[in-house]
Amino acid sequence: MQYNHQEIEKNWQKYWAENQTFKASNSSDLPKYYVLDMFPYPSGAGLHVGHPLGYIASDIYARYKRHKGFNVLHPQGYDSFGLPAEQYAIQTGQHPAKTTEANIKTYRRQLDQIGFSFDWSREVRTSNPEYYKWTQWIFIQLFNSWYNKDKDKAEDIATLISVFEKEGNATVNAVCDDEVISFTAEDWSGFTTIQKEEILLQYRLTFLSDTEVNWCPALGTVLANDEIVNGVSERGGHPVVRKKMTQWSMRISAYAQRLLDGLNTIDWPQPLKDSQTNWIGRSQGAMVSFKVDGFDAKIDVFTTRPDTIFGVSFMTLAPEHELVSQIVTDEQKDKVNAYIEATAKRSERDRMADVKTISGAFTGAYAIHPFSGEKVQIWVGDYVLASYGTGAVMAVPCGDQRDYDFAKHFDIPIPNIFEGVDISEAAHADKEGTVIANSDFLSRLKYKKALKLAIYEMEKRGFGYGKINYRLRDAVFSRQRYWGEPFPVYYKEGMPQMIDVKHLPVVLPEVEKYLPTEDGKPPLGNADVWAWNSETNKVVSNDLIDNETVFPIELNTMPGWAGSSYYFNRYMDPQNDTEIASKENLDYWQNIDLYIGGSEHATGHLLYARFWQKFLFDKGVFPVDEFAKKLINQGMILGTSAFVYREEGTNRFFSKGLIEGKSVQPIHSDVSLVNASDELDIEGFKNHPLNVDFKNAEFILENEVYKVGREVEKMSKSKFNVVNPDDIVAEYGADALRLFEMFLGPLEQTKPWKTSGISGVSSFLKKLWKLYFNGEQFEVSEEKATKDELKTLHKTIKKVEEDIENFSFNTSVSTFMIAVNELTALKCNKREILEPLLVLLSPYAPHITEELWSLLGNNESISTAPFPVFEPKNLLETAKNYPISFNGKMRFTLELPLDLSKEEIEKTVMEHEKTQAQLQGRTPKKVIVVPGKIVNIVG
RNA sequence: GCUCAAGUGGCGGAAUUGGUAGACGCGCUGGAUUCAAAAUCCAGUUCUUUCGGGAGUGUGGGUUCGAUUCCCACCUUGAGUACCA
Repeated sequence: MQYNHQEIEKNWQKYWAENQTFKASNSSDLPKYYVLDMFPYPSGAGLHVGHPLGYIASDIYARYKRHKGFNVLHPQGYDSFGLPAEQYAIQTGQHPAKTTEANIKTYRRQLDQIGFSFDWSREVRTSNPEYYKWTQWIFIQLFNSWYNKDKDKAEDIATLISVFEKEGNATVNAVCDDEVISFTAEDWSGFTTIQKEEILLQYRLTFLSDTEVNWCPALGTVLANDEIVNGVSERGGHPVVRKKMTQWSMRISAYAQRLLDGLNTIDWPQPLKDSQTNWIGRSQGAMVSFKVDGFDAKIDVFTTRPDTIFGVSFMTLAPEHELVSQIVTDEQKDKVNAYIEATAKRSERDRMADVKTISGAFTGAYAIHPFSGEKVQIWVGDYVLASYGTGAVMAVPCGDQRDYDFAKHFDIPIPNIFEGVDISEAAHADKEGTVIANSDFLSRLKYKKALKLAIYEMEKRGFGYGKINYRLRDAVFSRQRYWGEPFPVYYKEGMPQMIDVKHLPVVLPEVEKYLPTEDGKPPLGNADVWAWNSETNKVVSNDLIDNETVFPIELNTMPGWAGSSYYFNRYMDPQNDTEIASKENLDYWQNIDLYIGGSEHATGHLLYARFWQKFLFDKGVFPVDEFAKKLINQGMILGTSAFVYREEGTNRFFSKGLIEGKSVQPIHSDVSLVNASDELDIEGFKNHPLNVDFKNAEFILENEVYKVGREVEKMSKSKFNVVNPDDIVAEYGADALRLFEMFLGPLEQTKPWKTSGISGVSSFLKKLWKLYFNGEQFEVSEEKATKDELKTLHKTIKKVEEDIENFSFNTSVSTFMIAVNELTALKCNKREILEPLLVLLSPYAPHITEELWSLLGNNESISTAPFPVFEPKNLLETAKNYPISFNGKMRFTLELPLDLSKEEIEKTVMEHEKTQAQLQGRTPKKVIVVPGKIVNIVG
């Protein structure tokens, strides 16, 4: 019987669906194991062969863990809110929900035919109201919480209010806005409701504030820092400008240290941890206050080098610094204003592109050095960023290159405070081993001691203190978009009010147009029914707004990362309508054991999700504070583009081997028109719908064929190198696709796709199939297996198990090939070998193994069969084929019994004729014998 | 600039508590089968060679009986990040 993958795969996919084979139970005596893929955004283009790579790896692991006796949770869903559906809606008027639904259908069909063991009963979609009800719920929890630094955790806002009522805010140690006023308990009780709410908003973990945001005029929305690449929007590459807007933000900065510390407790790739560490950007130093001469004002600066404070020869303020306008002298006013105006015009992008140009202006004002009492000039310079630290720096030109360049440029003195260091050419930034000089009480000290003493003195004298600064900014959470979660918020007297959780979800309203309104409001400004009746607790028509009982609802929506920051917890109990997930389910499943996805989410999704997990852990909702124990980044699969070469200005195409010396233009050819030997299907090319211009082209052949050129590039439609998994599955089958994707190379590595290579795994499957058949007849023998057959089986068990545990899937595919080649050579058709072999292979090739498993007479799905146990006795050897090396180079091998002693081995080897031939009469200086491994003769 | 990862045949890649470099597969060459093709099977395939061998894992050093593996310096490629005080 022929191996018919189409029939077999369809049948077993149907069987799994009908029998709910992979449905996970929420309680079991078995140990739990939770394997998860990052859920996809269902884009209109569907899947290409690069997408399933991670899913195949996680599926192999999930199936393996089932064989190993675990209760495995392996769900899948869709991150279904997002910009592409909205853009499509703007262009066509098609409701994003419809587009999304259609795309999900395609995704589901494509995923199903690859044979994943997903528990689809747990599917979630972030755009479903039943799901985003809980996104809104978490938002409300954040709103109702503040961060208590003394306890180092988030607490209910009620605990803060009760402190305010008893003692005001003097004793409160919270993460909050910078400009919080001080008040007593009496003050608090005298505040109006609105005043109280304004103050509380400065403490809440999600809060409304006027923030400078990255505004993208082309997209009509605010972008997060990680949505901007090289100064332009990640999506579309549009310019981005700074703009002040009232926005919801998340106080992720409260968790900066815990996000850093948590990295030590999780098994994530080092590069990913590094980039999170970088992103959080902890730096240790001190805050120092400089008085401004002649003003009742001071400049606070953050420095990582308080030890160099005697090297300060000027101060620099960011152009946006609020003090600038106060302290600037009349003579300098025009210059400074002109400078500020000039920098404001330059976009962030220009400023970044042009780091080399030094610019600035002197304010005419002076600061007083807190230790020496000397006057230092105050400058304005755009190399100081308003958004980092305090927006001001104490400039130490001898120790910082930027300060040095600035000082040189404007002819400001550069005092040297390092002993025996030449600073005539460049600043000296080395800390270790440098001795401080000309620095009063810090002179003659080395970095570490000077640093400590400087901070100690500042604290003693009251103008500075040791501080840790983080680069991590609070995350802007508002988006001016339609296709996202609405906020469960309405506005009363300008203050945000949370809609009670029992009335959730607040469902996205219908709109006529998906663009922002004409007066610049977000798209939800187009909705007619978008007001909250606080008596009936219903969304009602805007006409009814009276600001007494009916109020306007928030017009922004949540960002893309909202729904993806907790979905892995929701899978634990996806249909629960009363809780985000039941306590029992959360306690049982805990967190993800293995998470697989792309590294592009390093400082986005993976950071925000850790933040929400920690917050909900603080609130007692989740039982653990890290959501994924182990994470693997699968590498990207690149396409192998094909090129044809048109002679410049003609319609003649030269084969690859003939282009040298000719002036030719390479043109992408569709990769499906090229065979494994890089030969072009010329008729196919001429008749390709996109090649109408080349219909009558002339092709100059070499050796009677047209050879194309090849180049590895990112898979993309415009490069004609996209390979659709549907085509691969149709031609070679899902099992071959799965094996081949794993066989390409290490999971985490970027690697090119070349469809021609799939014939290797395809013929492997055919060979495997043949082992179970005698001609047309299915036939396995019940005879005892031979020693050689057992050896093949057991070395395969050992290797495959090790490989899966190490996520080295490419090498286990080779192992299977070797096993099948050996068993074919041995003409083995014994059940004792062939039955366990199927279980080993079934995580990789689930369909063919199910089929053969059932032909062997098994009634249950192979997915529940226990993993074969490796027995070392089958690999015991009595002899070893020793490599005999001379000066470290292997020259020949010699089969020797393993029980020989060192001396016996040496004697036998030395007497051997080949040894004598190698030595040509010389006497070796030394003979190294490592029993069981190698013999090396030196000399 | 900084941080990280990686450099092995024509190609994807294998081998690291230091011990036979190139497993497995693609491609290629030759052969069998076929009217022919596909499919299948067999043999060969790092380079070089005077057929005895010799050289060889980005480059140059080092440690070692022995280095793809460890150490130092450099080169190249890729990824992330960037005026962070």
